[in-house]
Amino acid sequence: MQAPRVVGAPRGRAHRVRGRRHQRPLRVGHGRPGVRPRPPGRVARRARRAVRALRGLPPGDRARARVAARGAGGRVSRWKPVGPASDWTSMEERVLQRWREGDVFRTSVEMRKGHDPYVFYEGPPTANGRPGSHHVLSRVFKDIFPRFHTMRGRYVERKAGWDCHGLPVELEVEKQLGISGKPEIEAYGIAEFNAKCRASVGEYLDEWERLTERIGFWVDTSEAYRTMDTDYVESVWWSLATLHDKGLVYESDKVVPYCPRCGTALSSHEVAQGYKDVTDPSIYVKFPLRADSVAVTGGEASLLVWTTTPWTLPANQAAAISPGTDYAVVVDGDERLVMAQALVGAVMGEDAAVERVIPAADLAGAGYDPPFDLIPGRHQVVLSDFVTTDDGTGIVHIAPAFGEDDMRAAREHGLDAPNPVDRQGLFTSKVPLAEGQFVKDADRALITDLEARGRVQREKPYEHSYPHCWRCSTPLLYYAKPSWYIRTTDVRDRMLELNASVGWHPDHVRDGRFGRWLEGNVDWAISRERYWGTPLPFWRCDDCSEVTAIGSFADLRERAIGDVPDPLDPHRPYVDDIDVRCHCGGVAHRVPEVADVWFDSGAMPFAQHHHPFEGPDDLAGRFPADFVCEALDQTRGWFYSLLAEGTLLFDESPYRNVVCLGLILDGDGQKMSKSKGNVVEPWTVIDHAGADAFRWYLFTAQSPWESFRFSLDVVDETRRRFLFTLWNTYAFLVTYAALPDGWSPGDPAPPVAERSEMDRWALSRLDGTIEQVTARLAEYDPTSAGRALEDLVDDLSNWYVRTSRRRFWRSDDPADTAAAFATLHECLTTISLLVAPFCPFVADEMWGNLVASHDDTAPPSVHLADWPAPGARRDEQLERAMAAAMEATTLGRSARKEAKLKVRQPLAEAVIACPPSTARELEGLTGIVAEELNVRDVRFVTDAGGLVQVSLKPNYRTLGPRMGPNMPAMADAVAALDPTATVQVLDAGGTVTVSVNGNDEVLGDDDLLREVRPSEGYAVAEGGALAVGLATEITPELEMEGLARDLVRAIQNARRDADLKVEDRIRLHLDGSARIREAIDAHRGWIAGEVLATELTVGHGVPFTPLHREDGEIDAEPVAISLSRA
RNA sequence: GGGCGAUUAGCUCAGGUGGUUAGAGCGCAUCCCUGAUAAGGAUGAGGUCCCAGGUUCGAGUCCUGGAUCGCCCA
Repeated sequence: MQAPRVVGAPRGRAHRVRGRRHQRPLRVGHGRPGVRPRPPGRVARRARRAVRALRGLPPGDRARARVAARGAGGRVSRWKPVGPASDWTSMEERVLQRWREGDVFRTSVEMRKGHDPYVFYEGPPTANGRPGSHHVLSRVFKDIFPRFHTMRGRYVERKAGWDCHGLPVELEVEKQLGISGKPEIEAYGIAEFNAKCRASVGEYLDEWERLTERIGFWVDTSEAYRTMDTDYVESVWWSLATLHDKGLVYESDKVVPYCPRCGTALSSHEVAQGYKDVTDPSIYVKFPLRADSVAVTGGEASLLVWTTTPWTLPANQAAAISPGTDYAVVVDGDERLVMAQALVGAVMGEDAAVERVIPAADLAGAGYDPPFDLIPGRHQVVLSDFVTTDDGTGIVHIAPAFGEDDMRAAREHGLDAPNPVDRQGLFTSKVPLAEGQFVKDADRALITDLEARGRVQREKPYEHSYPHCWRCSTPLLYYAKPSWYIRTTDVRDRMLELNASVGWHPDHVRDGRFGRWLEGNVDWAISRERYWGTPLPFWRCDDCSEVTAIGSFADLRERAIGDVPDPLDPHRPYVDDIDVRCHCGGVAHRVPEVADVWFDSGAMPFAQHHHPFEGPDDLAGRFPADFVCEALDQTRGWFYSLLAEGTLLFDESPYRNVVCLGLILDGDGQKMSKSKGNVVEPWTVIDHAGADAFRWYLFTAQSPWESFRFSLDVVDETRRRFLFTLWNTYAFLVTYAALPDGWSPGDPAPPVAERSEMDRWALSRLDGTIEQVTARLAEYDPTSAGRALEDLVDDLSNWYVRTSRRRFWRSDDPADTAAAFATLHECLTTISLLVAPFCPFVADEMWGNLVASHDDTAPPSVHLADWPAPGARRDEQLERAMAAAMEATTLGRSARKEAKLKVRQPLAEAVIACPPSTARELEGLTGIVAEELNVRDVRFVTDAGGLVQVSLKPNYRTLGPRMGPNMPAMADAVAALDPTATVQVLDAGGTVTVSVNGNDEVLGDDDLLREVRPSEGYAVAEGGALAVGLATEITPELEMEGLARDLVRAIQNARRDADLKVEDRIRLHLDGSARIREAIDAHRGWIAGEVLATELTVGHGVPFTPLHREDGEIDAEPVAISLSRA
């Protein structure tokens, strides 16, 4: 960072900070699993160390630093020069370094110990892949609220967590090892395989932690929970055993979505993630009815059955029809086909000939020839409720092994559930023509065979969305197999009840997406026939089949037959080798399954603290969470598993507030994906724009749950608009405060009540913004909070600083200068506090330079400071008036533009036409307006006289409700009023009466809105309740003043070209045309003052040796400028 | 097929409880400033508020239906 040209800048100190950088290579936030709790004294020591590190000084150096910083004026300046905003990322890295050295995060948490806890749960990511931009999104939202509440005095523990188990990890290892599928894993060895999984979990941990730190996500990674840790697994066992002992766990043969590649069933929320649009062959198959049904159908006929899964046809056991529905016999060439009468048109065409109609009941029991005569079965028509006439033919082929409805129908009708498909999804020898083929691949061969036998009426490709494995994309099969279930349906109503009190953001998730999902809750299938997961703690007895659930390792040791290794790795295959003594005396073996990983993550509220093994109060102040936050897709994932486990185990929702986040899309609104190559890597954004800009964009771009159209450009724009504006304002203050006759915090300044309107307005806006930001953040709405801050910073920069600039260097009124400094300093200091949860880097940088370095008693970091409270400086009338002044200025500029009168040319007066009340409010602000518009005088016209034209409009807001349908007539009556006369009556406090549809209506001042505008002779612009007119005549005097202004501008340019410092005094010599010299004579004193000339001479011959000389033109007349340092 | 959400300027987005002339940033055009200067600012052009009905004195806002897009589910 380059030091600007500022006298008295404490350069030496900045260098010292830099010099210390690598002395203490602390790695806050790196995995140190063995760290023990610290003795209490260390907190205080750490705080002291933090102070030293943040001030950038060992204590003994302070005095020397002060001496070094002594400016020309002999005062102590502790200001650090502010570099250009373009050095943003290096600024962030220096702040990061200070945090590390000062252990600021830990200090910020521990200094609030004993205060009201604010509980945050980290939803654990899996660290076996690189973190992407969407992870930055969730991590910064997880950061902002804990920071906010910490500053508000809450004790906010933030324990990081990592999801370690599950298929994603296994898949990664399979890829690594070049193997695929369960047989190969088992051949490789479960112990070795799981060891690889364990190692793979942490593969990208470094990168995750590096990114986490760099984006300023404060979370304690040193004592992160990991779902594979022994303690964690033990807590999960406790929960599963508890549920088992409550009778909420059962095993059942159910048709489940099953991934043949992964060899495991998937839970409904996993299935939910894998729907894809695919085109499958769909066929209309003929099931010829047997001779015994000729009486019903009136001759030979076939059932017409529609299926999109031809591969299930070999397992056909029955054909189901809808009870109470009429079926039709339709002639199709030389064949007769049976289908639901309602569907004949859709299937066969509108002109199909219906030969006969048969009630469903008459058709029931009819026998037919199965599509493949490979597997024995009943092959009869059965009635079943689930059959509809929405699509297909109204006749459904039943393969009980492959469908939930099929299985239910099979149970009702006592059918078998033969399954000719093995666990890998391959046909067994029961289906010779497709033996060894994957079922989906066998469709073609099966259809060909059916066609050869004349069984296919028609084939058409069918596009539909079909579930696929969310990890490996294999199409799922619905498959009957034994699985372990948790009876969540028992607590469904309770979950709904608890959900109703959760603060969802956006709130429609509560009753919409999530609520409706809960209403349709089904029991949770928690078993997975896999390897790397929490082993189900269930042991089944060889003799009595009873299941024993083990809820702790102590329990396991007690009941184990033989020795249990110490330490125990509670994973497969080690726990598989341990047998347990059953109550009946028999030997029990562990069931082979592991738990759904969603059960792991849903257990984190208690498992991260090793509940209940750490004592009776191990969850005190840690359950439930005040706040969790994840992407919207977690409604059926983590949000559900948390709620289900919380309800089942504690009868409480584990979270009080949820913030849902949207998808990150690319700049064109496309999903980011590696294959499209449109992924924006987080490091690209950070290296280019910095973490603050990244964060600010994510917080303020739009509602968090909307999709983000994300690109480097939008972050950059955000940065320019907000962060650079803030930085420039901050740099402005520091630059002038650090001047020799500048200012320091604590210097005496007039009390607020005695400061100018401008100051009081800025502080009023500040108070209003404090209120707003606080309220919005408390309601989990960083977007509105951030926008309020943007408005404030914009007002400060583009109105306050813009109009107050010269107060900061003019020394003719020291009290006013001090007031300006004090006001801007207060604003920026408070903004650094308000911005701290959003953009922690710039906030801390500002705080350090604005507060900490001047006040040894202040917190050394903004993140150790308290959240600001408004200071009763709100003045809404002043804010209204200032808004009107801004409006008047805008209108005046517009009028100037229209009249082609440049701002540098002074004009005699501006006339503001407005209602009297506005004029009264604006009165104190005319100086500002006059200066902005460069007019000598600002005058108000409110009377309806020669200068002003008034028009009246009805106030719909007051008159509308009163008049109702008579409102149009009222509008006409108002239009018919004489505006001038009416306004005179109203201004005298009177009322006017108009007749509307025969009724007299009394109108007061509030009922009529005035529009006033100056008439004749002015350049006018109007808008809202104001109109501004400018006197357009340029007198010779004004012309001279305009020339003088031009001269000053030219001299300032010359100063710059001569490389002078802003505060350098000069000797100045001017020469030019007679008109120019006239202007100089008329404004000599003013010009000299403006350009800091101690000496001003005019004419031929420069009386000193010029340092710099410039010839130019003003208004097409020559001018020569010579100057040197005084 | 069902649920939820979205649709406002060329682009990205704001627009409590219905109320006078619908806003901002970017981009564009025309300029200004030169003591925030490797910055800053102004003015202007640009909108059938997705469509069609309805409620109302009055609809971007409320209701009904539809279209398109996204997410989720069958």
